[in-house]
Amino acid sequence: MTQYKSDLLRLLDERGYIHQLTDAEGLDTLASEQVVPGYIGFDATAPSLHVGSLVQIMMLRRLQQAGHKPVVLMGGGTTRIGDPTGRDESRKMLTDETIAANIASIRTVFAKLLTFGDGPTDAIMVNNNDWLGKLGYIELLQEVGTHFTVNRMLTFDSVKLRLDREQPMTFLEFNYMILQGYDFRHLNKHNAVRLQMGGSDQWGNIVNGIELTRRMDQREVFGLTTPLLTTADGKKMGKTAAGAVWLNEDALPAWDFWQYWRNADDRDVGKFLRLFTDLPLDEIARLEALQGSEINAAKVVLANEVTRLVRGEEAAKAAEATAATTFAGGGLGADLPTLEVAESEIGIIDALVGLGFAASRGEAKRLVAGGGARVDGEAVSDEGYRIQLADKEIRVSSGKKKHGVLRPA
RNA sequence: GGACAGGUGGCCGAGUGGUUAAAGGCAGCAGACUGUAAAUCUGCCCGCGCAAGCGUACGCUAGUUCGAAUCUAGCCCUGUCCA
Repeated sequence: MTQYKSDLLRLLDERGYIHQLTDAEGLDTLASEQVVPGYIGFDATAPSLHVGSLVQIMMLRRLQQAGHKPVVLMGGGTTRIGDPTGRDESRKMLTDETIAANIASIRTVFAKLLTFGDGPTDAIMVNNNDWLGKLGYIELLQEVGTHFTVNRMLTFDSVKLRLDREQPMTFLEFNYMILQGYDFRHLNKHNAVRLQMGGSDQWGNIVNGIELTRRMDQREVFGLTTPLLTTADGKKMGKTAAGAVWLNEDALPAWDFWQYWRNADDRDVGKFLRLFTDLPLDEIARLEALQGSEINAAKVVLANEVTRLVRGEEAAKAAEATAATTFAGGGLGADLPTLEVAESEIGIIDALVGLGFAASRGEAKRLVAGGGARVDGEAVSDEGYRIQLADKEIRVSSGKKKHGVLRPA
């Protein structure tokens, strides 16, 4: 690997954030000489970002750690269009109120990981609706449209994918890359932003912004992308059967968030520690080197650290404690899902559904029939089984990992 | 506007009148093995019901038929080519 002279690129490089750079030398020089404001764009399609966006958020954190200025761009305007990148289907339209509410909710996570303020290296959050919303159509076509050729736009992966798969792409979405390019140019002009970062799928969009800025203002700006993050078994980060691993507490309980990291694939532990925690590299190297079942200790550290950063110290401690009593001790942890039971007894099927371990009664029955249901550690094979509460808490499990508590009301 | 092709379960994809709640694959859940890992093997995988069974489902709506995902008509949507 190249020997970088700037703290920024050294930091990003050694922790595994760099996939592609538009001009490594130029950026390296710039970052070693001055504070570089850099931005990453985020969608506002949901009230919470998920783990898939955490690499980007952490990269902004690294930017700040290296003495530069993170700019969080919320795509309030572009969300109204829908990024076609990597998608077969057009997005549904969101109302302005929904988008505004989403942005407010997403902001809470950034507040935990970045230091916001007015200082030179304090983070700021901007919303591209502020400038894109004011842009007139003719004005846009005239100013920006002349710098894009359709010939070139058609060669972009985001467009080609749709065409190859014979999926529709609306004109609306086709314009996304233009607006995103315009964002970079705008941020450069008004906030002195010099760098855009993003996932590797954003390379085309980033390059567009760089070229647009050069053509319109003759200013040089830089782009950097992260590797596409997949888990070792080839899945996208942040997706589980139960749905996305959301960063916001109200979208996913801290316990489940902690469990996501605790259950990481062995092969991913080192990579995740580097990307998602602030632990020093030599410490990570030590943890990563653990063999066999000892690697579980590293996974606990990973889960603790990430949960602490994203959800706070308390949440991390509570989750770790719950894991210790639940898995090691066979007891009950405070974080486990709980079902209040008013009666003195409850059927196993109702208990499983009530705890959210089965989506329907039929599913719960199949679980019991398959031998996956346990009450206080004992397998229950009779779907008519009644659990007697008798004033104490009962532990109900689905499989080996999902545990819940029945509590007399 | 015209011609042609197409719209099937979370996804991909078979299925051209009954034996189809719909092959197969992926994803998922559970069991075994383990380390709350991976890989592998096994079972499950629309809803309600103990069950027989009932309900719902193959773009939408009407129809033909004892019977339709399968046939007919109209409509909606998509792609390709033509205007």
